[in-house]
Amino acid sequence: MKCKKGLWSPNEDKKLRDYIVNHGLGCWSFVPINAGLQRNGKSCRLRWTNYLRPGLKRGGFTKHEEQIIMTLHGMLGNKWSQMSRHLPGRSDNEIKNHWHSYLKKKSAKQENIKAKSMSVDIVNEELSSASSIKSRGSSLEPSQHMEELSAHAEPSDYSKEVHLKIPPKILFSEWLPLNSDESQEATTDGGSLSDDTQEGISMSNLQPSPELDIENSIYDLIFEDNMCPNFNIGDVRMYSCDELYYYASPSLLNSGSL
DNA sequence: AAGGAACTCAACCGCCCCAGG
DNA sequence: TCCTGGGGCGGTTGAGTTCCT
Repeated sequence: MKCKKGLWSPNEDKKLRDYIVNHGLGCWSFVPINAGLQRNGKSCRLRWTNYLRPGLKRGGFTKHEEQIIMTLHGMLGNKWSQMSRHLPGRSDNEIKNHWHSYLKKKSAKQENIKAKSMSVDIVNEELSSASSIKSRGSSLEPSQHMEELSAHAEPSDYSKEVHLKIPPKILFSEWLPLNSDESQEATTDGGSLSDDTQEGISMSNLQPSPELDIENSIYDLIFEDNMCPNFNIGDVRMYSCDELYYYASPSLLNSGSL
C-alpha cells in the first residue's frame, strides 16, 4: 500500500480518532489498515500523541511551564519525553519545538549574562586588589559595573512580552463532541464517542489527571462536562469573567460551576 | 507595499531498545 | 544467540506565517 506523507487532513484525523476511540490503543502497524488510512503506523502514532490525544493543552507556554522546562533541561538535557511527563497536556514534540525556537536562546542569553557578571566580578576583584597597592582604584565601582551590564541585558522575563503580544491559547481537543447531537452523529458513523459502556477504550480513561492550578481546573471542568467547543478558547488567565462567560457554553454556565 | 529574514510547528527520518520467535 | 518487528525518542526538515526593513 502506498503510504501518504505530509499534513493530515481533517478526514484522516476523524478516521484515526474514531478508530482509537472505538478500539483503543494497540498495535500501531494495524491501525492504518483497520482505520482505512494510507499512512504508516508510526505516522498514526505521532499524529495521535502530538495532536489528537485528549488532554493536550495547545497554545503558548506559560511562564511557569517555561520555568519547569528550563529547570528540567538543566537536569535532564534533551530528554523531551521525560520533560513532557512533568508537564501535563504538553507533548515532547511541543516542548522540543518551544525549546529550539525560543527557550534555547533565552537560556543562552541568561548564561551569557551570568558569564559576563562573573567576568566583571573577576575584573573588580583584580582592580580592588590593585587599588590596595595604588592609591587610585577603579574608575567604576562594582555596583556601577553591574548597572552598566544590566543596561545591556535583556529583561529577565521578556517572555512576558511575547505572551502579551500573542495571547496563549488552550485548544480543547477540537474533535470532541460539542453536544449530544454530534455524539449521535458519531454513533451512526460506527460508534459513539462518549459511550462509556461501549467495548474498547472509554473517554474517561483518556482524560488527563486533574491539576490544582486554575488553568487545568477550568480545563478539566469543561473537558469532563464533555462540552469541548470547536474553537480556540483564549487562555482564561488573560480574560475577565465576563469575557470567559462569552466563550463558555450555556450549559456550563447554568451548571453554576464557574 | 514588497521582499527577505526569522520564527513556528507539524511531520518525517533514523537510530536505539526491547520483546518474542 | 541471533533475527525481526514494534515502539519510543531525539534530531532535522520544510511549509506556512509573522516580522522587519
